[in-house]
Amino acid sequence: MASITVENYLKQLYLEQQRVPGELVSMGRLAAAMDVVPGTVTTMVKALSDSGLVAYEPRGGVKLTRGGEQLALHVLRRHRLVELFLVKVLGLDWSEVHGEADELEHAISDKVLEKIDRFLGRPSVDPHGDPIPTAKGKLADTHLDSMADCALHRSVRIARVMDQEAGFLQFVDRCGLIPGVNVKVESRDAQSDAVVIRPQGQPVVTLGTAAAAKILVDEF
Amino acid sequence: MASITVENYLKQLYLEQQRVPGELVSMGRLAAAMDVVPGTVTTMVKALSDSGLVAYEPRGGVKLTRGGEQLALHVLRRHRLVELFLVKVLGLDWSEVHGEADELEHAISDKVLEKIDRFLGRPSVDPHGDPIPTAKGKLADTHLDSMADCALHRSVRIARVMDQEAGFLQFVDRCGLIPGVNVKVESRDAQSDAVVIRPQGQPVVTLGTAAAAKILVDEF
DNA sequence: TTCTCCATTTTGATGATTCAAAGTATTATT
DNA sequence: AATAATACTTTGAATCATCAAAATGGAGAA
Repeated sequence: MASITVENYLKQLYLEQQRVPGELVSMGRLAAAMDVVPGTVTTMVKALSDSGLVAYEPRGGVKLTRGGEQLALHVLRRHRLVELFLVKVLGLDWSEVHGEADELEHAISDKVLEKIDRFLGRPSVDPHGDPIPTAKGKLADTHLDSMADCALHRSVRIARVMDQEAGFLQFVDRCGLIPGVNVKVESRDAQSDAVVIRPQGQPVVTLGTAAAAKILVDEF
Repeated sequence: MASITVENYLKQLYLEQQRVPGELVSMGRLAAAMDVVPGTVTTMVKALSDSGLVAYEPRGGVKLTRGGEQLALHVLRRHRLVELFLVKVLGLDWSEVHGEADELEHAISDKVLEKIDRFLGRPSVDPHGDPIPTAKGKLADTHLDSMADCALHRSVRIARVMDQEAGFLQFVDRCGLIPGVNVKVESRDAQSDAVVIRPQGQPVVTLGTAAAAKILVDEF
């Protein structure tokens, strides 16, 4: 029943909510995320509020209701299962599946989604390490450190890359810093803004703090 | 660039054109195919005509231009490759893939389509036996007889089922009259409107002429 | 407190797609 | 040829999603 546009607003609002948990999302931020002018968001958010999908505080911000969140998680589930399917089954590059999934996530029925889920063996994360919500709308929220703040000289495993931009993903790929790879953070320097990383069996890489912060790791 | 709506009009117009080759398609027929009121079609067809996708004769009818036909064939290619993919790879029933493909056909990029085509081994027909247009927009048009008018007592192979309705497809499935199966048409009677069919290794089936006409066969 | 700035909201308008219902051709019937 | 039936087109209006630009409100600066 929800239009493609509505699905996109809910998904984007969910993502923005995650970025700063506990706060309402401002119209400006949602407008930037949706790539529309702020007035459009005000109009749309009022409509979503009338449908009971979001809670809207004029001049305060907006957040998802429980119902809106469930819908957003369903969209996110479709998106992430599709991404994984495209990589695992059709052999697309992980840097290009995000855009494809943005379209397909609105066209996949529950029946097809279930088949994909089964085909992939009920996976829990997509190719970027982003967790896949369950069919019931539950999302395991595990805390992960980033390379910008994990312990030094400890063997850790790359778990998640928090950027969908093709350029960044291709760069990360070239450095071998992809989910599943074991690495050690050798050093970190506030002055030079540099983080030195040693991936197991690969050349050392130096990243800026901003880039390092986008790569999350798992202790083990 | 073409909206989902436009893609659907072009696809449907192509299909209607095939049903009665050489003639213009009337507004009424296109309206029925699109499930909208006739006035809507008049409006839309004028817009398509302005875009150069169709040739429109007021009160005469409409047909695709070469450009419109190419677009329609692209949509049809996506539709049919998706149908086959859903059956072959994800294991959906052939009676349920038509509706799924109607949504997915608008969300599949050329890149993904190419992967699917490769994955399936460059197939030439979909699960119903409908031919798949090439990436260049060519469609092999083979003439096939139907069970309502092929030779009697000759071994023929079922090649195509000309109805996408789930109920009919399930019935056909239960009778074992699916593409690839060898059958003989035993008898045909104009008075009783009955066609008796013997599928190889399966019980004899009697169909009405209208149903028999929807099943096309291949001599060999 | 008053003023200024910035985000937000409102207003008016647009394009795409649709419908209902009224008006107009064309074809068929008498 | 006049009329009836049918198909088609037109008109006016609605919905959805959007923008540009004007109006407004609230937070901090003077």
